[in-house]
Amino acid sequence: MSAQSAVALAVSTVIFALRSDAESDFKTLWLPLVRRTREPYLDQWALPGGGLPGDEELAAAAARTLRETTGLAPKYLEQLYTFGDPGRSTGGRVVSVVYWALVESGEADLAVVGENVRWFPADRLPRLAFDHNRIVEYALWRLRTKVEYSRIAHAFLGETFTLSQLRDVHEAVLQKSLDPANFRRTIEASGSIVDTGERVAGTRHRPPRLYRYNDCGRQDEPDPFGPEPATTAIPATN
Amino acid sequence: MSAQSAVALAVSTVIFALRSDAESDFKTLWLPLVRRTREPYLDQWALPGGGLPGDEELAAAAARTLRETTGLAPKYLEQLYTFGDPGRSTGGRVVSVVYWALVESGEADLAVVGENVRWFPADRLPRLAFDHNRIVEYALWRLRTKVEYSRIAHAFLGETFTLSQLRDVHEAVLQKSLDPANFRRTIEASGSIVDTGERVAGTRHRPPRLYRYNDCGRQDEPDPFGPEPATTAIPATN
DNA sequence: GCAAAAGTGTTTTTCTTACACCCATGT
DNA sequence: ACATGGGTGTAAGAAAAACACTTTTGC
Repeated sequence: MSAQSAVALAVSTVIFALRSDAESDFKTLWLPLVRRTREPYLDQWALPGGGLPGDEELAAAAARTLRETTGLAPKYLEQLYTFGDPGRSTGGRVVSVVYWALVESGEADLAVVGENVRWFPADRLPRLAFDHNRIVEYALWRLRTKVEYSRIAHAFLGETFTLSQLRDVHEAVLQKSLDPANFRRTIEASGSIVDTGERVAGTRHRPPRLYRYNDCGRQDEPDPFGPEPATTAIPATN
Repeated sequence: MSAQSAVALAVSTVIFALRSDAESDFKTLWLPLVRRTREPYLDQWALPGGGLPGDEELAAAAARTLRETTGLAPKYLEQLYTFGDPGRSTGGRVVSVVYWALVESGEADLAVVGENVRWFPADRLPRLAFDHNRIVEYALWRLRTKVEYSRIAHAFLGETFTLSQLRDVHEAVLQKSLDPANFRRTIEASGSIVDTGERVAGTRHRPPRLYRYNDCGRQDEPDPFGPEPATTAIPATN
């Protein structure tokens, strides 16, 4: 457990948001990238991240990175994987602890965009710096598998939402359409949502109910004394 | 991605083997721990591990650690999680990339044991150094959930095995008995095993068939371009 | 023959999927 | 009225669980 000065440590974050896509009629996954301002990979697009300050929690560093590049706070944040191949970076060796985050779709439109920060559709990325293409692929796989057995989809939505909004999220992430009737039953049976009693007016059809995420009793992802309890919500340090 | 000298980087490994337990009639999970020979936590038991050499792959460091402490080679090795709370170590801050490994039960009996290396039953551990109790708990949870949907159980067994041996592994890990008939069908349907044609003689009952693990066509854990392909088997660098 | 585990067959239950159909609203 | 999505009912199909029963060995 001694220090090894030869290896640098960094924290990066894959940030997902759901946005309307000109090419598609449906919402699709987008993520913000930053342009590198120094070697290696100068001017190439890369995941937001940076070195780890000596007194900062790993998840907090990921959340800070996210806030600094996008101006947003994550609705969901979880450690993805630690990449440490020697040779994944030209220059000195870097071990990157990578997090993945979901941000609310509505707020994502407010996100900062500049010369050095830009949003890209997750399935049509340019060639990225380092091994970041591979990292994004893995994060996408993780998101898609996890949306089916956990309750992360609501992280893309606001405080309250209709079932078809929630279904739209699932459909956009999974890239396939879902039966509204069966979707309703599956979600209701999971106990992850609560009827607020309110309804949305102004639609040109029957007004849908508004639901809220059910905080209590989320037993679906055990993680007994797991390392992730603080990161399944917005970190306190954020 | 700059170097941060304030933070030390280490690799630790949670190593599981299946052993007969004097307290129980069934096999149970055991793991080797090492006694710390310096501060902090001097003389306390801890997970095997150490600093990361500048040119060594993370998984290779975990496999080397495993070999050095137990004399064994892992049949399965996978990254678990990276723990980095400031304050998880008294003294300087340490970020630990933790792996978990499975070793063959038969070989585990040959493992090195000494004054500073000892095997403990996984569910009756002493108070460990650092946050290592929490880490083992998480590794156990991971093992138990993963044994149900992937084909890792055979990592505890040799080249060939009977279905009841495989079932014994599942029962020991999950700590519950399984219906032999349904277990057979589930495993056969998964296509993860192949009948060798041979049988085991010498039992005082009908001789059971010997099966072999099916290498090809293991599509059960996608990980498209996942970071784990090299670590699901014995690392080449080992 | 008997005990014990291997292995097969069958029934029951549970979950998933497909899809028919009614409901409530704006236009 | 009717188009549109919200919401309910139900039956077919697939998968999981429970359990009866036959097979093959050693003793």
